[in-house]
Amino acid sequence: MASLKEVAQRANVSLATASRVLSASTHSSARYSQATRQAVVNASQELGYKPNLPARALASGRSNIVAVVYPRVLTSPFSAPFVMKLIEHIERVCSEHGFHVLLSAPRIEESQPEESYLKLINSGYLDGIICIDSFQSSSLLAHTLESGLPAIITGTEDCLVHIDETAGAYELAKHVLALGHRDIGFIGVPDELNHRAQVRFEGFQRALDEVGLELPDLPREDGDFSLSSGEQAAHTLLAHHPELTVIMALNDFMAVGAYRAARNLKRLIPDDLVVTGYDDMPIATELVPSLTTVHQPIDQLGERLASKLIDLIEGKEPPQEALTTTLQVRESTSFVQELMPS
Amino acid sequence: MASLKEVAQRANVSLATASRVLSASTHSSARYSQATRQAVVNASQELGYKPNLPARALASGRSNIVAVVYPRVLTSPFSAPFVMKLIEHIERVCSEHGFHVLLSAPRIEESQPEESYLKLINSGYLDGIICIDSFQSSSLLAHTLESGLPAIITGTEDCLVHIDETAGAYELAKHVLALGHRDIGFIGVPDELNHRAQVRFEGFQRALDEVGLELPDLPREDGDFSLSSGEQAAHTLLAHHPELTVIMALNDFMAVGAYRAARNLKRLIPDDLVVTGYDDMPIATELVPSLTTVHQPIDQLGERLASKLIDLIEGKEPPQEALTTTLQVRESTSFVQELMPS
DNA sequence: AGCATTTGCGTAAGCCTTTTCGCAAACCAA
DNA sequence: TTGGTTTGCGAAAAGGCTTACGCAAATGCT
Repeated sequence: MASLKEVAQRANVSLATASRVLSASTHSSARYSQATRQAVVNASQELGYKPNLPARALASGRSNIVAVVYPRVLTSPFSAPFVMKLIEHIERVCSEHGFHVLLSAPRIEESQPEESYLKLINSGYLDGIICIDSFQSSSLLAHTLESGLPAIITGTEDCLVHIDETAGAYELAKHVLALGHRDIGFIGVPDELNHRAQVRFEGFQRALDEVGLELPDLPREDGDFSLSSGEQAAHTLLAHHPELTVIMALNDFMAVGAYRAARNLKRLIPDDLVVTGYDDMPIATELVPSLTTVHQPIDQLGERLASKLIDLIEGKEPPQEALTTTLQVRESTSFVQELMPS
Repeated sequence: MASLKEVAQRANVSLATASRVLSASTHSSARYSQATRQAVVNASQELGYKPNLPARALASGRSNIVAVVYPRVLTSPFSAPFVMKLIEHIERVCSEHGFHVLLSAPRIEESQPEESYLKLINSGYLDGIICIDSFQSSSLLAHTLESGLPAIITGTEDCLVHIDETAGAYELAKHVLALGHRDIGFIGVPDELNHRAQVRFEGFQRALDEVGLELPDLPREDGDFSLSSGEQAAHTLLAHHPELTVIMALNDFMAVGAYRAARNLKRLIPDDLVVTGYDDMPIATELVPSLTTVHQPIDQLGERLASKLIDLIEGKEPPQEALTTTLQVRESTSFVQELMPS
């Protein structure tokens, strides 16, 4: 690879000048004539010069790499579609701003992120971090913040960008209540497992308040976000509370589990049992019946996370922001089910 | 951050020795006594020393970063579950070997990968590249290989690791034929769009050979892997060829599209119409009826890609390898459909 | 004991940039 | 003209690490 030195020689300028031209540094010392500029640019193109990024990082202290981090707490297949979309948009925005994206999925050992992660965040390789963490693995956050790097977290409330999931849950529950249902069972996850669980239930409670119901009085079973756990939970719920006319699951996967349980118990959705999910995963529309759920603006979230991180890196102070969900009413809560051909 | 120099001072050794101890270089010059070793290790721990990776990369020429590249030809939501799983496993294996994973989704402009990608691969940031490309964007491959970096491609036949999709398609078609079906329609994608299309159809042809049928004689409509394109294609197929008893779609999404079309046309699956997919995406089991498809060993693929790349980086010459698919027979090709509760 | 080898470690060169500092020339105002 | 400012550029110091080279001491061999 041609080095900057060779470019400088070919253009008959000093190393410093070549650097100034090619790094397009908006710095105070970035002064050069148009003629020099052309000479350097030509030389650079003729030689096919590509800057050596490690050298640049070493000298400038900036690597143009940001890391996207999500802890490998579960093998978490459930979060995959969510995370992937997020990353897709983060990568897009970052690359548009000249940043590369490094992926890291640190394991947490004895409530400490593994050593290699600690090395990474102090390695000088990173200009910033986007931490996707709804698992309250505070140790991760603590270490990440401690590194002093610009970091942006998502997954909890008090972060620079978050999705207002409470509002989404509120609307969803309100929709169900408006249909006249009062015998509602919930499929959740242990509160301490996931922050999302708490905020969604808050939304449910808010809607229940309006009709004088209390969440703790209603039946609830917990799963772990997986389909099978949802099926299990739904079975338990319906066994103990056959009077239930609604099952609200904390995510779509568990809702699909509830579909299975319902089929098994010969309860037709939505006639005999209404089911709702959360997340609006791509196949939610393809289920039979299609699933009423809450759509999350993942694309927006990814974009905002990236652009706010870049702001942070550039020394700006981006304001806090909340994104809003949209309720998706589909067949699983409607009384007019599209008939299967008989 | 404490630098190596400080560690060396604290341990009363030279910079060189400290480096030798801490970089655990298996190099010939890596000679030191156990006593020195301890001193250095202690000093390093006391100071919380983390090596500066850009500096190391600059000096050694190795960055410990590998890139996972997939061209952004379509926004390709369809490939997301596939790619995500792949990346998950690649990241795992890489991080176990001390490599970081950088993600790059270069756009292709005028059949050239965008400039920033070319910069990246010549930047010194990368020790190797895993290129996921079933789109024949040969320009990407050409440039990637030209960089001289260890690179490993997947998506076409002649690469170090690939999935034997032909065999999978063969088994699938054989299964359908064994059920007695001869009126088969196909939902494909334009051959030139995607290499996978070709190899899968080869498998179909091989099975058809055995019963004296020719693929070109059978009806075929092309989509673009998306659900809606599959629905469209199935509609066309069934309109022109109402005698069809089977629709074989080239992937699961288009198969789900065929489900939709069937429902619309009041053809019950599998009684009135058999449908097959390919890929075995997670919800294939959850559809009603569940979808007969071909499972791809994505996990294995990810692992192999990563470990072969690392071999390559370390100067070994990993052998070529093919992974095998498994046929998943489910309700959509079975005559005993689980009944919906009525 | 004498020689050859190995072991353990330090010196210093180098990796390729960025960036501070400073100088000369060119410009400006009075 | 003179003094001050701006412009354009070069010399050289960093930045933190690896590694080739070389030397002394320890070891092995006969």
